[in-house]
Amino acid sequence: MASKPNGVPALRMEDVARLAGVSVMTVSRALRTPPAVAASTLAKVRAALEETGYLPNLVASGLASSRTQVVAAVIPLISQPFAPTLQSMSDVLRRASYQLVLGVSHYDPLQEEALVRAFLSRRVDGIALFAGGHTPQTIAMLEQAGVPLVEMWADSATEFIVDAVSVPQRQGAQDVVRHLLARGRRRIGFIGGSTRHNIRAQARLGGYLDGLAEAGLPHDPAACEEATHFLMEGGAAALARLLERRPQLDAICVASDILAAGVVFEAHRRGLSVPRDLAVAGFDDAEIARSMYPALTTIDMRAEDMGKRAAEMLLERTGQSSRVDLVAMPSRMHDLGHTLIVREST
Amino acid sequence: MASKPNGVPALRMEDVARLAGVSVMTVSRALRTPPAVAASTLAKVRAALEETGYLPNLVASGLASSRTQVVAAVIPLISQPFAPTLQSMSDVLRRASYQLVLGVSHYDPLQEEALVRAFLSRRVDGIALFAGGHTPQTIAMLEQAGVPLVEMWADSATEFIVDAVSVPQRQGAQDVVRHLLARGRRRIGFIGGSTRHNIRAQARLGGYLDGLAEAGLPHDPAACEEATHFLMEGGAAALARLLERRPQLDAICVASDILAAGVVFEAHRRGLSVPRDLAVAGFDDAEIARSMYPALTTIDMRAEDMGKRAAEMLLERTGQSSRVDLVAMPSRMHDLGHTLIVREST
DNA sequence: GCCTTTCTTGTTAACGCTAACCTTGCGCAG
DNA sequence: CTGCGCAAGGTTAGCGTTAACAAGAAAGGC
Repeated sequence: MASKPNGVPALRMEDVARLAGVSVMTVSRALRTPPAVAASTLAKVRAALEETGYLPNLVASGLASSRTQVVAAVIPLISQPFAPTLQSMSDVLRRASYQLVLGVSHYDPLQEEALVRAFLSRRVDGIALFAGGHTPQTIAMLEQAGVPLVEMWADSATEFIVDAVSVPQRQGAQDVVRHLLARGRRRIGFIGGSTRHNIRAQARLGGYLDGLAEAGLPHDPAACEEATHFLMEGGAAALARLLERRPQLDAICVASDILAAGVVFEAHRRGLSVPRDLAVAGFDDAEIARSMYPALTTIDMRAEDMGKRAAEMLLERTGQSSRVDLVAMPSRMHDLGHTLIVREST
Repeated sequence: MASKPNGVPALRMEDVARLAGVSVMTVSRALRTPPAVAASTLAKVRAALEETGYLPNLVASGLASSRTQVVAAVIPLISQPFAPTLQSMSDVLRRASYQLVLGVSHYDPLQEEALVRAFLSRRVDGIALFAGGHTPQTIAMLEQAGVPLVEMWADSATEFIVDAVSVPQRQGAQDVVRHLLARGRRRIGFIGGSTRHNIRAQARLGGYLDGLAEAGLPHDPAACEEATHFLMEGGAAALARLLERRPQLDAICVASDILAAGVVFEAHRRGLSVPRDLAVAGFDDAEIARSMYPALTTIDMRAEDMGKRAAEMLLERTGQSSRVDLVAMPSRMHDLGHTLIVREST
């Protein structure tokens, strides 16, 4: 115990303090609040730190200060549209000397619950969740823990727990449909993810229906397909099923760029030209959307801003004196807007 | 302190113990080693845990036991070829009740060093790195900490620190060249990532050269390009530069599927047919390789097995009594092999 | 030159848990 | 009926840091 696996005890502050000829507390201050230490003392301590190669024990620090300097994010999937969000979150947090840790829920509310439980047990200083699909237990735990919380990737109309960063998912899908109509397409199909436990998928389907209704077009349930998973293959398979039922479709509104890429590949495989025979539009402006050929028309969901704002909102809640009454604080929804990006695929 | 932000003190084991009418230690045992507690006592404790909704404080636990039950992985990039590795690592670790945390180094040895320092400060129980490109400080810290360590994605011939999981990167690239030669291609170009700080890129370039040499073909430096970054766009731009110098190339060996996808897109954009005009082979068997059209010929690098074995090797080192002499333990290299997967793109 | 403030450092007591040891009580062999 | 062993639970003493307070030295006002 208190020793490294090979038996040599790990360095403690006490060792540094002895070498520098000061007390342990002074070393602690030199590390955390250097201005509170006299310049000459600081120099001695820094020399001792250098000489020993001391690494502070943040476990002990976390216990003593009851702040771990860790923020957790639970994402549904480790995949493209979320990477920029996480990157910008991580950057903002690191600047405030917090570390971001990740959990992947696979769109499963029970896995999310398990992850939240694990993170709360580790006493993280904040949690970012993707909006929607939380179990009652998850919400109860979060409330009991009173930890700063933010939901990301919400629809503007979503219920949220405390804070949320959103883009209007539903309106984005409607914009895509409007665009396809403006391009003269009338037989527009839809491919989305499973709407089960996924409010983003639900909102996007809703926006598609809104778009059709606005144009006075009937809703044909057989022109809608759910992909079984959020991979390109899922999109390809969904298109195959869709074309079997409705071979005359001239456009597809797809609820994710990854799926949309699969749709385009499947169309090519069948000898259909995109966009001539089939227009395809995606969602999220993931990397592949601008890189592939033909480049995908899509909706920019401000993935980076989402992570940045989410991190900032968390820091606002943690930054204050640690005795703020979270419950009394008003919930806030920060809406980031969205943009249709027209490219070659439509 | 010791209170949630809204002022209500967090539950402690003591609260549970009082409710169950037992000592704190008994609650601890009920949670960690249930067989050591009598059935009737266990029931009382579990009822109290249920009633209070107690979440153990793993920070305190970590300090007291000097085991955090956390393993860290530093990856160069949050991108496709690594996702399955991380997923399988995470699965293996979770089963042993360890949690995986992630750091992204962006192929920068200094960022890797900062991440390793942060993880060691948090006293993780093990670290997985991607092979190669470590600063001397990184290695010194790891040695001083004596923490279980494994390198992944090594080449068979790589130097490694303690344990490593590898696939023969160099031989894989050579196999690709052999395959292209067997298909009758003779003007074979190469597109890789930056070889700076990336031993995988170096090994793959080496394998390409081996393949040419074996066939008695000359090495034409102008037929090799480095992508500026590991995104599809990077591959596309690299092909554009390459074709400007060597328009007659009939095959490209690409050091990553992501880059290869960009190469294929760029070829299409220029009206070249793949594989008729240009054969393209990738590396890693990432998701896009099998999903795109044309599907990519590539090398399966056993990404999943890599994560699984890496996690197992770490657990073997941590699992033992915590006083094993790491330095005395022999280094181990576990080679997983590789397979050429021939698809439509060649 | 005395008293008050400010700056700098030290001392003490947690933080919430677990390792290691200790006590109790019961069953059972001799 | 004595004593031994073992199961079950309790007690004690940290783990390595930081919060809170205390104390001494330096600086400044009058």
